[in-house]
Amino acid sequence: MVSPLVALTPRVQSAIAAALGESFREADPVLRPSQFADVQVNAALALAKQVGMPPREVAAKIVDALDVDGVCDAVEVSGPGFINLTFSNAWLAALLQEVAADERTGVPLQERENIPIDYSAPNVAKEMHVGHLRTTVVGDALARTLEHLGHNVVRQNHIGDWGTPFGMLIEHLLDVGKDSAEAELLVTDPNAFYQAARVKFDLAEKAEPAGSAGDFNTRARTRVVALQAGDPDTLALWQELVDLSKTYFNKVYSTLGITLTDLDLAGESTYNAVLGSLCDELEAAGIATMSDGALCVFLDGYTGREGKPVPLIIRKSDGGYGYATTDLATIRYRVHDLKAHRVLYVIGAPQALHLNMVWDTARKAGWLPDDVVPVHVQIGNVLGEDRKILKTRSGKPLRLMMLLDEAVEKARAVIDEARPDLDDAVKATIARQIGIGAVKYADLSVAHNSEYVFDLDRMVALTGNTGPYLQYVVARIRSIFRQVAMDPADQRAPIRVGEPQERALAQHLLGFGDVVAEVGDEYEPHRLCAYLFELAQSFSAFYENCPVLKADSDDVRESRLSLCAVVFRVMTTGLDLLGLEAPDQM
RNA sequence: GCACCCGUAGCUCAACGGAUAGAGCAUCUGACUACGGAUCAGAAGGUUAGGGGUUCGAAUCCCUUCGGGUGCACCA
Repeated sequence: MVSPLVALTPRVQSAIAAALGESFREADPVLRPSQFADVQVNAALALAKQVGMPPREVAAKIVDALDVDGVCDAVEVSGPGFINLTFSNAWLAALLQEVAADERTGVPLQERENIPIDYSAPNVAKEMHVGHLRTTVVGDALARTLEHLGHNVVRQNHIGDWGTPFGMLIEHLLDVGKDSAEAELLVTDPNAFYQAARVKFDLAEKAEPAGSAGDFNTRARTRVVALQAGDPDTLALWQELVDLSKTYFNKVYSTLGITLTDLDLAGESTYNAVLGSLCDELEAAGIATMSDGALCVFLDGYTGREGKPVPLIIRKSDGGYGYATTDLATIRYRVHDLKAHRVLYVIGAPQALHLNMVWDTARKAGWLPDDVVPVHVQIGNVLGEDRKILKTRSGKPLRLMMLLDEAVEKARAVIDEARPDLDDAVKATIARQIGIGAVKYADLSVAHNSEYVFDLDRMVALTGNTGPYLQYVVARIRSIFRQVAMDPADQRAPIRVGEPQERALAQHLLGFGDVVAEVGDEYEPHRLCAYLFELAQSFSAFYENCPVLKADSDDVRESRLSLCAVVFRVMTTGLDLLGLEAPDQM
């Protein structure tokens, strides 16, 4: 079960070995997709110097030794020394036949690794913003993809459920009562709750004379101390706060179709019990030292303003712990307890410095062996029309649920227009699938580390490189099979490749496995998006030029139905790996 | 000041060191009793921010200038 590129590699390697000598067998044959043929071999150019012959001559020798009987119709040397290969239609058809019969549609099963993936990580009592949306959506796609490639993915939702603000939040919850309308805001509009607490705190803090506006600030501070000391009553209140926020998170996840559950929660508080001993260990090992009353790790190569060394503060001067300490405990846990081979952090790009310091410290402490690779999948900022980080006009973060509702509304408007024949419930389902899919696809289709301009209208557009365009292709294929009253999965007739559009489509389908593997290796879901978009275009061209149900002969009709069935499977699996649903009809 | 990310068509974005830098949107031209036109075919649009270097070959790697973003001691 291999793609043409993979199938061809050993043949080219053999030819290179035969032409230039065994020592070159392991050399990269440099196979690349080509605009002049199906694939081009660039090895001759790369090896010419080592061999001491002109590139074209090297290419000619490789071609002489190349055995591609039954595989290629044409082999020619072109330009400075490119070798252009053109596949035979029969070979393409045979390969595609194998993919069609393969349960995995050509996606390789990789050697199983344990891969914790840190993603989403919203904060308790705070609204998730578009930044969270992006790490959530990208992280989930990577989790799905790596799982599909055969890995043991351990989802780690490192929620912000610990730290200084919780004193203030708990006191506010106590003031309003957990069953109050105010407390309900934690589920419906978390920022409103947070802001209310904040305002009370600031008011009490700035009051003149001190205490004239109540004692909220001092109560909040006392509460933090109680929380860190593990006071049972305080912990119970904290738990209520977390539970309310969990309800909100789960509402968002279920709306978005994210695979995270409560079982994946591994927030900062998880590591609370080990923070003290962790600091002691680092201090005893001489890795951490006291500075200005705080316990810090200073690492080579990290200098900040005015050339001063940048500390990783693991215990504040007031004795409290910040996120450096929890993050250290986290990586130690993921390596030691989860037996991680790779550790993925799908987190905003601004955290790069912090993460690198944490990893370096962990390496120094022996908690992060050299063979375990931590990866920061940097999530770029989401920008507004003004190219500044997306916020509302008043400068506040956007409410995520409102944004999603708006996307669904826009999709609904289009459905109402295009399909007045459908009943309300069906239209509502489709609108949700399209609206949510549009937003997710927009996040996934650009490189994760690039910033991009958020534009809801462009996302829900039904033309162009958008989620809805891909979903539309699936709906069209479903429609074809509805007409013949068949399940695409049962269509197994032999595939023939004749027309140019059939050929292009077949060839594109054969690349699916390679792309999925690439997404897993490089952590770049946008490659799968690009692949699926091109597949959709390729299918549309085929559909336009090659009648399926009205084909000239039964053989051709059956073959084309089989092609449709493979496209359907590749499209639906691909969309599923991205976390997108494909509506039955649109 | 130091570090990281970025600068590609009017706009939004692509391009494992490979030939003439590609898509979508927008613009313009075509194809409609259409297996779902929510489509397809085509045109136009570029000194890849500037300058050096490495290489047979650079948007990609190195150096440098300019421009933008983000971090850099007790929030997470």
